[in-house]
Amino acid sequence: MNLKQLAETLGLSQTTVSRAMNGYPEVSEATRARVHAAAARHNYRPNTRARSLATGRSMMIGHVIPVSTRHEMMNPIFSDFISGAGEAYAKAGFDMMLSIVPDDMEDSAYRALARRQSVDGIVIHGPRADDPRIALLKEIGLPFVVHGRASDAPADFSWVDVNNRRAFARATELLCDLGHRRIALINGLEDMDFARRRREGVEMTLRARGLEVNPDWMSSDEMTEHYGHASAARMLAGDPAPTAFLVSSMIPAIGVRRAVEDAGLKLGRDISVITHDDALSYLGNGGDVPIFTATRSSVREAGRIAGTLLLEMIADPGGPPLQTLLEAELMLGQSTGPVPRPE
Amino acid sequence: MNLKQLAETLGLSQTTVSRAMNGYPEVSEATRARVHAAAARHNYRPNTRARSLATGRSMMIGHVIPVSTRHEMMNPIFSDFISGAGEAYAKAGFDMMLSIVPDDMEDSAYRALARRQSVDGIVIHGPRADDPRIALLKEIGLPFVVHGRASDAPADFSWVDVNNRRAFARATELLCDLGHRRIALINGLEDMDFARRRREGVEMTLRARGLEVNPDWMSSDEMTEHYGHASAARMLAGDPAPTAFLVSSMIPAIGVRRAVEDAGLKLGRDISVITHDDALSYLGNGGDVPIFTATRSSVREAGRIAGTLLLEMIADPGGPPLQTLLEAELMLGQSTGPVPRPE
DNA sequence: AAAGATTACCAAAGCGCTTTGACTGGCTGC
DNA sequence: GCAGCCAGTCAAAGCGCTTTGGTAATCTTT
Repeated sequence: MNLKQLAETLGLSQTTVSRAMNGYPEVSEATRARVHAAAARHNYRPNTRARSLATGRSMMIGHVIPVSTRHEMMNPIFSDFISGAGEAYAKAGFDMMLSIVPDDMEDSAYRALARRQSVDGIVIHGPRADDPRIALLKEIGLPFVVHGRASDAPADFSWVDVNNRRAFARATELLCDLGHRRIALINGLEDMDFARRRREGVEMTLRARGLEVNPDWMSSDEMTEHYGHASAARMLAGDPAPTAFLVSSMIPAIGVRRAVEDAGLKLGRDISVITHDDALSYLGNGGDVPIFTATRSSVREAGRIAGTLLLEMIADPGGPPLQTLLEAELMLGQSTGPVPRPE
Repeated sequence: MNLKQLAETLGLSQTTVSRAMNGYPEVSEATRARVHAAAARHNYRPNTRARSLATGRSMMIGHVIPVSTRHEMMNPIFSDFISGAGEAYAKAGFDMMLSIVPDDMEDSAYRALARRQSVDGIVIHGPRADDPRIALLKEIGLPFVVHGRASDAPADFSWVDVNNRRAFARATELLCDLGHRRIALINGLEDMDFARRRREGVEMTLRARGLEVNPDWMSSDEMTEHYGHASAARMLAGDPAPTAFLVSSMIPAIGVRRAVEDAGLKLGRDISVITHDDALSYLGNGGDVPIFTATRSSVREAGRIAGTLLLEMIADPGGPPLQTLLEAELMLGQSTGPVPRPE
């Protein structure tokens, strides 16, 4: 059943039926009620393709997820982010399109997305510090918001990010206050913007406390459980070994925990760990006393905000860039304690 | 730049340009080359909306992810599955649309999806044993493939699934062979089809070995780390306590491991654990000797297959249902060993 | 050399919707 | 009692593409 048929059934014109469905005022309430009733009875829904061809708006948001051709790794925070953003879209009647783009052909992928006009706006995931996509999208002129920032990118743009530098500075301060002086950082890939900011937060604080930054204790890679385990194990085998770890995400933190236990040490007593916790639904680090002391910021909430900002930008195309900086909470858990043998 | 303008630029008709772009034979090679060159120069891409309105095919696959209104939990396997399916779609020029649907309004969501004709086919995630969505989709007549099965669903339909019963039967046999007689199952939600099959595999094997099924050792819930920890801790505190755990996924298995260590026991020596491993990219359970002994089946591969099957069904609408049953490998790791004090 | 077949192109219809501009009939105001 | 004004409706154009059903021009065939 399409609009034409529905109109015929009702003995009305397509115009009137369309206006009745879309809430225009120039249709009598009696007619509107009749139309709605008939639409419900015949289970009529306007064809999205036809509608968006006519209106010029696709009512769809694109999410472009870069996947490294080397690692084929999907960021586990992605599903929670999407679910937050999806909430915002659903409320506004928007759909969500997913593009998984190998990171060696992003340029053409974004251009194509814009040219084919399949989306009204896009969300950028996993920005690198010097991310070329931002300039590209500015040039293309498609509304976009970035989950994270790109410190070295030239232009002003819209983003939602956690205050990573501050969060990791605070975490480092806590460790210092507990007497730790040998502090390691198990970070994400260095070219990612969030990883760089976290390192800066750590290094800044260490220096402020008169501590040296030991390059052997700074590692950086794709955030897998295996990576967390391997680098913590390597560092713990060193002499001297760090007494505390800052970890960029729960997943590698779980690996760190395993390495600590493999070494016969106890978390929170012999070794302290602070991780960043994205509040993923399946990795709940809550309870009365969380397992890990953590800098915490809900990635689902970030998704919700990013979606909302993007919709605002689409509704008001002339507006300024919109930016939201989320502060992470520092939650005390079981994985931190005073340094065992203060020096 | 649209087709009309491109055609004018070239001094050709829209027809010819369209045919040239779409590889129809009735256009001379010289003209085709000219058209392609001009298209590249002007960065022309056909408007997807207009194209699909004209062809009647949306070139888009919908993924519908049910999210429980109570738990708001996103299944972490989802991102890897999507990435596999996305590969299949990309090769065929299809896009992917995501709908996150609260589980109390699925019916209308699927109907709307079909009515609005925004997708050519859909993938169903997280089927329950008696899942009403299958009958619904049969009725709607939209091609679909299910990730998993629905044992109690009436009709024949397309699916991709792991042989869960067999995998968990084999895992149980291994534990029995190692001398374990007190075996616990930490399962997913009981109404999920996969969870039911896994339980059946376990119970079947226990009975065949003359062992009783102890209801205190069968738990079932959303598969979070916290859940794994809590239920293992509870069971380990019992007397007698189980000597081995079968766990439905890596995430709760990590929680189980934590509970084992909290109890001062050692994995693989005091307590054996076998988990199901979906081969998620960030949870790699590989290496020379995997951490966990596991039934292993790549969910990304399942996604790839599901996507491919669905595309086949769309290309050949009259065809029979397509089904793929994947066998899980049983990989020996560090988390299993002979029962400590055989009875 | 006439007839048929083939090649290379084109005009126009149509996909299902929104939106513009026009048109009624009943109502107001003077 | 007539111009003017709404409120409510409609016909038709247009969104950008594909596809049907052509038509000329060229090439074969007999």
